[in-house]
Amino acid sequence: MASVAVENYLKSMWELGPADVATQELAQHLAVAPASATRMLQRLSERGLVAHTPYRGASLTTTGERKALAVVRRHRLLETFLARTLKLGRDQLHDEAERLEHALSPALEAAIDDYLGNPQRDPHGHPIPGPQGELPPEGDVALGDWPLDRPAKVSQVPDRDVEKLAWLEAQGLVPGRELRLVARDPFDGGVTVKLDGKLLQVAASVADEVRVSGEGAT
Amino acid sequence: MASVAVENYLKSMWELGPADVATQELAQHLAVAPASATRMLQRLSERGLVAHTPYRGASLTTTGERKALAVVRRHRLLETFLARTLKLGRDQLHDEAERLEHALSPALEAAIDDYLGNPQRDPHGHPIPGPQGELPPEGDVALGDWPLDRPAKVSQVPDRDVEKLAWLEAQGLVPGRELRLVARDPFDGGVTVKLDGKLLQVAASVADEVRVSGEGAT
DNA sequence: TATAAAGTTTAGTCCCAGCTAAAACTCTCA
DNA sequence: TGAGAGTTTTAGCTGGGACTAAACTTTATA
Repeated sequence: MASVAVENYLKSMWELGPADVATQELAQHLAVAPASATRMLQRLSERGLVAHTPYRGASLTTTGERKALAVVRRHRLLETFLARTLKLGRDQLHDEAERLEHALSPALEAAIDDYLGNPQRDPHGHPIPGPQGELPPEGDVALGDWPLDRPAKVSQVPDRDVEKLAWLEAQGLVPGRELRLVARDPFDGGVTVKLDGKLLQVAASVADEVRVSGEGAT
Repeated sequence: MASVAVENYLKSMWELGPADVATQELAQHLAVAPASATRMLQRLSERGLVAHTPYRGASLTTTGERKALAVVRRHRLLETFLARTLKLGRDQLHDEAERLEHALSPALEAAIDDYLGNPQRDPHGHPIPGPQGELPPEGDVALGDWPLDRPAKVSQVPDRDVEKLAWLEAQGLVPGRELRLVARDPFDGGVTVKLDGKLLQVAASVADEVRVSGEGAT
């Protein structure tokens, strides 16, 4: 089994990918020193999990991506499981799943998947990779990029940023919620949306992390 | 937070205690070399978690025991939670909980305890320490030591030994089951019990690990 | 009670994964 | 185009936790 550290590096690589990831970016994401990231990239490279070009960045190999997706799958299954059973709030899920994802055996993973009825999305709306890492094509788009006046449904909200998440939750902006975009600020990228007849200002930084899709899709 | 290794050493010490534990015994229990156990005992001793007398063995300090019980609590809550939600068999619980117990945050522990309604026993009948490590006094006794002909109720079965557990389960010897001891082999310590009118031979090695109590108790 | 056997600790290594400081590389822009 | 800024890598250390081999205690036995 891969160590916790290795799993975290692979997961970060996947989250920052698929383009080449800079050492510094990776290091920041993991809160380690750049030199530590370099060293680990060299190890992962030896093990065939990443392709690392010195001074140029690194990306996951197919094998590496498969392993990364296995971690993501466990993470998202756990979030869904904890939400379903314990009714944890969306803002608590991420950190808990982050800890547990490295300790989930294949048998338990399967049992949870089964219990949940093979869910396709976690409570943040993120797609759950299949047992072999299959991911459905994403049919959604950032809230800020949605055309004006066309009905949309929230498909994904961020999972890491507890601040934004709490705000979104308070406004009822959760996956499944229907809305309409009524205005876009051309300068800062913020948007105004209409929810149940009420208007709501959404800052650009938040709008960037909320994804929406048309009625039919997702 | 104590590392996984430290938590495992403390838990083993607790399981093997409360008398002084020999280095070799501890090492075997954890599947490490005796020298490794010595080194760790020295560390734990420095940190005030065990009292180690060179060449004589070691035992938990009060602080060490508190930490050990916290791990045991997480373990048993997890077993109960997994059994309740996922309907895992008694024989799968131990290994899964063993992995997860080190990754359970205080918040999640509390949420699980709450969800389960503050259970007092895990699915093997083992008592679950309270949040501060409180353990109820045990009113039970090994099956082999129960007097003949007096009605008894199974209170605890082993959790580690999958073989024995599977056998016990197959015979219906699970916590809560009522039985009567009808004979005891004076030589090997095996016993014969009566379950629902049927007679059943129980080998000494198994009888040693099953605990029973009178009707009222437990 | 001496000595052998059994158990324990010390000494010396190894690997992992982090760190800082210094060196090497790349890129930009004057 | 070449100098400095920024990024990345190398070098060298640290600590955790494992291992083996050798030295040392304790216990058991003759």
